[in-house]
Amino acid sequence: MVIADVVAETIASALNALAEQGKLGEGARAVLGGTRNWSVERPKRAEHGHLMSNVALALSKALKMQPRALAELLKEVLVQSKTIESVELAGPGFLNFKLRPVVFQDAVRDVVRTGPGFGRALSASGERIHLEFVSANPVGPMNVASGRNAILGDSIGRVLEAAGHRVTREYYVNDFGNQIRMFAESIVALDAGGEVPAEGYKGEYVRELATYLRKNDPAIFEKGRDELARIAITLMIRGIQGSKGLIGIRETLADLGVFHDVWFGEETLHRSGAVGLALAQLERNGYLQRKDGALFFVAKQAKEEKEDEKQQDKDRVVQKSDGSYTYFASDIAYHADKVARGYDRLITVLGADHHGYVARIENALEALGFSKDRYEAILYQLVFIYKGGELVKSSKRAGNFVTIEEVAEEVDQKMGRKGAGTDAIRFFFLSRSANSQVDFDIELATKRSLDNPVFYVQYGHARLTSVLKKAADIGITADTNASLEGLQHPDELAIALRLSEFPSTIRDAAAAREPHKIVFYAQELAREFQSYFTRLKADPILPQDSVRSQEGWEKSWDLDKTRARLLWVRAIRTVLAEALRLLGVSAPDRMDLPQGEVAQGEDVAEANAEAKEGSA
RNA sequence: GCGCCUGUAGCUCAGCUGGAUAGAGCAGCGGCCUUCGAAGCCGCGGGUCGGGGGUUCGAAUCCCUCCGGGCGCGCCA
Repeated sequence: MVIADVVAETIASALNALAEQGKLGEGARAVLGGTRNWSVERPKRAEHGHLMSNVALALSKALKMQPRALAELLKEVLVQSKTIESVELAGPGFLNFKLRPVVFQDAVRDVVRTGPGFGRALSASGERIHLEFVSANPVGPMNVASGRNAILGDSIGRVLEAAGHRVTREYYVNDFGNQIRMFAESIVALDAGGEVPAEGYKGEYVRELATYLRKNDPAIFEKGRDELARIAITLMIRGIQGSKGLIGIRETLADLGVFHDVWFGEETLHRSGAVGLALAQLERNGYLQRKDGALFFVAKQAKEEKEDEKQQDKDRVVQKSDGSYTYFASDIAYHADKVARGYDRLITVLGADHHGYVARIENALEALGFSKDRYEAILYQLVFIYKGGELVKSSKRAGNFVTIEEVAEEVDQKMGRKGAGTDAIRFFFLSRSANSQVDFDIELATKRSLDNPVFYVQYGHARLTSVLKKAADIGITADTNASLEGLQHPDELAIALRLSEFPSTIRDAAAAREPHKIVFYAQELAREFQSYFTRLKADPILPQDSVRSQEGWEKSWDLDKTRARLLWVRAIRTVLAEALRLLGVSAPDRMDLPQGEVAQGEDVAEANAEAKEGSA
């Protein structure tokens, strides 16, 4: 059981006991029966104890008691608890707790016994969630901004699953309409040796695509634009074998550790007649109106609020006067399809520049009979790309954007490890809340990659692993039943408390759809361990070689304490690895120094040697 | 003009479902490697939480207002 919950339950039963004795006044029963409005948390300041509660402050009004008087009553009952060592009354009525080591020891055992599943809610205990993310137009390689969408969506999916939800990840492919037609036109123009039209796509990859098609499927140029577009989009998603510039969106996403369960093509909605059907349904329910030869969607709300200027959304065209459908028509059909699939909740990850789209979709969903309360748009602020401090205008049409794989590859090379780029980008993007705008300097991201905090957290994991490996090497093992009484050091207990906060961290991150809470947790945990580890070198977990070389060292060495600490290390490693997994960042067992970088230790040694030479 | 996001240390950002003396990383300064990994650790300096009002035992957090930044408001995609 989680430590804070242990204390909360102890408080709850203390309250009940006091109520039994009539010490809390008349209406105490009803007050305590209501929803809990108080909490047990880690205090900001360590000298306030392991945990604190605002229970007396929160209940004082309802119980018509002075906060400190109530706190005093509670304290008297609570000090009798087996888990609580001492209670202090502080400030306006806070209760500060010091807990007995056994509470922390039990928490560590809980982690070790549960393993990687620690912190996860029972699977399928939550909602059935449809998560749409990326959905970038497949008319170019993925840029850094779409990368944010991919990484954010993916990690939200991971966190939601850890919190017990069932998640379907989906990519909506815009493979229909004007943009696609323009893409085909651009390919045709380049194939014919001409110029790309003004509104066309100018990137180098378009030329490569044209060359590839001419070489491998020349007949496609005779089959009409739609057929050509279809093939081109397919190639953009699947990639061209052996090509460096066109590895395919699917591959790019996979390299980022991002996967989708469903790739949903817009074109299929038109081909199957779903668009017409969805519009017919809206027409029956009175949501459509013909005006000036075009068909408009009229949200009920807007209609009822008459000429109110603050209406949610204006009327939207679904079918233009020339008979063709707008993208909004596809969107309606797409969401009708989602609704029909029976999800509890629909979540879409969108760039903040698309937020105008949200009200539209909400209105459409209401019109389709799906409550907009069960629809969520996660809006993330834009990514601005800089190169050496200068803003890079990023546009697919102009073909001057920075692709996500360019950046990843550059970091990989710098670090001498495939995957280092993905780790760095994911960690960097996820360490800011979606509401925070991201300035991404490609030069800085690669040049100063050593400063990236991801390596700090990974290093912590590598060190933890290293301790366990060393223990195995010298033949010291600890099974999950070994005594944990050797865990007594305040830092060890503090970290145990941190571990037991992991489940609620996952819950909070999932509820808020905010993976950055996991990032901060991982950093916090890594920091606490690294600090402990470096500071307690004089009191190592394992007997050093110099100790073990002495005859009969086992007699003077406290092996039980070592075993307890090994289990504790295992617990930390388990949680840290799981936190990184939720972020989609690898948890390496060892960190190799990047090429060309010398270990700081050698650096210092060299400097010392030079200094000596200088003085000699 | 209307709507959404945002303003917290020199820089980048947490904290925003109200809690005690507002935090982290980076940058700066000063220390720490014979022993489990120094990509590490310890310490120091650094703040009108954009301004002003209000709500209450208590406000960075909630409400109002003003100022600054980003984005959006097409028979575009």
